[in-house]
Amino acid sequence: MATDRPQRDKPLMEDVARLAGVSRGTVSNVLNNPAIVSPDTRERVLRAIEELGFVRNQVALALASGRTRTIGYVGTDLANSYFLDIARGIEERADESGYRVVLANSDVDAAKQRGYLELFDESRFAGVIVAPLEATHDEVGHRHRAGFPIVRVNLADPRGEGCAVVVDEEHSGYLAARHLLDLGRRRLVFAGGFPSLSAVRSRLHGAERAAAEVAGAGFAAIGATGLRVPAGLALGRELAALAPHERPDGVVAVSDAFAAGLIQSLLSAGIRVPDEVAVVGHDDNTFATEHVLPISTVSQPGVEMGRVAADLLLEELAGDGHAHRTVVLESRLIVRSSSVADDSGVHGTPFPEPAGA
Amino acid sequence: MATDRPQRDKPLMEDVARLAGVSRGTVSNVLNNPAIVSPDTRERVLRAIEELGFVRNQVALALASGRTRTIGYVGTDLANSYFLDIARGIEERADESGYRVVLANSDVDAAKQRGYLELFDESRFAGVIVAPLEATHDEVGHRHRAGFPIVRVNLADPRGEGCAVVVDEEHSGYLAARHLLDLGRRRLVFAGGFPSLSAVRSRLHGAERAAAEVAGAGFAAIGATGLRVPAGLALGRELAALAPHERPDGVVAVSDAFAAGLIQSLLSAGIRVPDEVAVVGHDDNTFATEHVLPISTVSQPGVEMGRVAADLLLEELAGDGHAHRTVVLESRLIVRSSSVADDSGVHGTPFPEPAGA
DNA sequence: TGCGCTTCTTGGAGCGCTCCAATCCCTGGC
DNA sequence: GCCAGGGATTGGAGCGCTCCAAGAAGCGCA
Repeated sequence: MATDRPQRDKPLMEDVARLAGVSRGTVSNVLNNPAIVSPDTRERVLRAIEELGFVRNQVALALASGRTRTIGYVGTDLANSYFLDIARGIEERADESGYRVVLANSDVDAAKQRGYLELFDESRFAGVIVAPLEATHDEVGHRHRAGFPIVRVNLADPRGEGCAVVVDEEHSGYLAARHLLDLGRRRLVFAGGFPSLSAVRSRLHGAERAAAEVAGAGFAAIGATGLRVPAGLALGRELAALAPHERPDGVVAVSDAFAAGLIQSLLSAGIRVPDEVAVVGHDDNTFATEHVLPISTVSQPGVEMGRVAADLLLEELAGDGHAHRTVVLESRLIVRSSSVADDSGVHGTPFPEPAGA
Repeated sequence: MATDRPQRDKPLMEDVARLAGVSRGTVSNVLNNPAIVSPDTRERVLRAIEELGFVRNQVALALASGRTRTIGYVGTDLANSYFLDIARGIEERADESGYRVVLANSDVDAAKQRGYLELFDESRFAGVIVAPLEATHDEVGHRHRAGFPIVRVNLADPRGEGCAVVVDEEHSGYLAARHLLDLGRRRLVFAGGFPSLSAVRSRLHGAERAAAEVAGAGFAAIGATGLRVPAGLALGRELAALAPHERPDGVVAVSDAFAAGLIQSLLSAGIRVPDEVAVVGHDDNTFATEHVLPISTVSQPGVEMGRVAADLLLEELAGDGHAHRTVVLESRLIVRSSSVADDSGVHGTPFPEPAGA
């Protein structure tokens, strides 16, 4: 246990005031309401601040004014670019309104998530945006009801309370499958993921619905478990072992990582993608764009989700007539070479070069 | 601009005290020094806290006690798993000492990094761990000299002030090249990255040093620019176009992402990896483990770096005889299939399956 | 010269807690 | 029965700021 170190001695507003030859109140005005201070006084005060290296104590400010301009974001798994995109969207909007954003990574751990919510609440942050876990709905709801402004992203409250921004996952699955069907594929499979995850179930249902709309379309859910590359690699080997006419000609993969693994093992086995098997992933993360064969995908609108969530929170903070609501964002199909062969030839060679380094 | 909403009315310590029939001081003691409160009083107070849903105001606590148990971490690019690993290491240690950690993503933007440092300083966080940018050394040094406890990670202060934890990048490059040389490779190249980055230069020098140690070893730095997949893909195409005897038989790639792209395009061109060209990356991130052909790499000890940084900071906060210092961590070579063919055959098929989903 | 304005500036009260000296109360020993 | 001693509790001062009512200063005009 670390000893509690006394606060190092920083210059106070008092010191600035003395040096500038004005009162504390005037220094405060320079900082919070510069317009009402005469230009030369302002100038003198700013010089004193500079000279002393005065750093205004937010803690005292927050206590005195009962206000904080910091928003907390608790992501589920910041290693996933989707959750980091959400953070970017939040930062963008917060910035425009003069708020700051700090992040916390709950790392898919309910206890850690609770701890961060507690910290942000105790620290009297203006509000918080959280990507809840199934296990933390109660905690989140509890704090929300106690008056702490909270907006959920990615997962809405089961009871529909408060604000939330979610993606229509069923629609995502539908888009992916529909795309393959429109390309003339008729032997579809949905692959990857755990049925325990509601997002996975929704995507599956959406894909199923799309298949049901098209006469003569076959559809199956493959019992692959796993969301990531290795699971995709494994499925690819299984598919490669099948006779060509038994193989699906279109695969809706639960994630881009899964799709990346799948495509890699299909290609390695000499199966042409997309000619023989077309693949669509989900999420539009780095796996999709930086793959040998850029992957068609249904993009999770992470940045947009962050923006909308921040807007909802800021509206609530502004106070005038905010009504809680859930915003459903639609994902977007992004067609790349894993479903439609590009002009440059088969097998993804030569590779289109994304912009940048 | 959002209107400043007044603090919602939360129960105060005063309210808890009244309900429990004790004084403010006793409630404070229950929270901060439970041992000196008699068991039944303590019980009564805790019940009152529970009943009212009292959430202790950290802001007032921080102001009154002049202490904060929050540490800030400003990462350069949290999308890079290395920086997130550092965060994990910090959290682990902070947790053990009763500190909380909040994150900020400077997104390789000096202005954002400055903003977060300012926020953490103004908020009187106990201290901060920062992965500085070349452009923010002054800012960091300035705040450090003003008495704000700061530990740098990944990049030390040019003037050697304060605490820092860094990786011996030169050694990393050396390890990678040495490994290839030990495998008998004699036509080495170092590829990728921007020479403006000191880490890249160091890795290159290390590789060069290793080559110089071995008689008959050829070495060249390829002027590829870029750290990520597309740059690697591009280089792969160039190498594939060369006559076999002109091609390097060993490549030290600046990053795993670069190596992933490189390997993918070599394999697509029918060049065998590692038989014809062995590749070693850097960083040990997801690109390395989740690739078709798991990539040999020099691992950045991210978690360890976070741990050490947190230890240094906590030591400084504890106050008793802390001496600033820079800790140099050594990276570790991880041999996978991109440099040494595994038993299961050439061309990375079938693929070894990492554990987990 | 004096009055009424406007524009700036001032300094006290208070934010919700911690800290600590002072007080209270209970127990046990003589 | 009385007092010393120690544990438990109390409440005032103060953390560094904001906010605001009130005062000071400057100005134009009759």
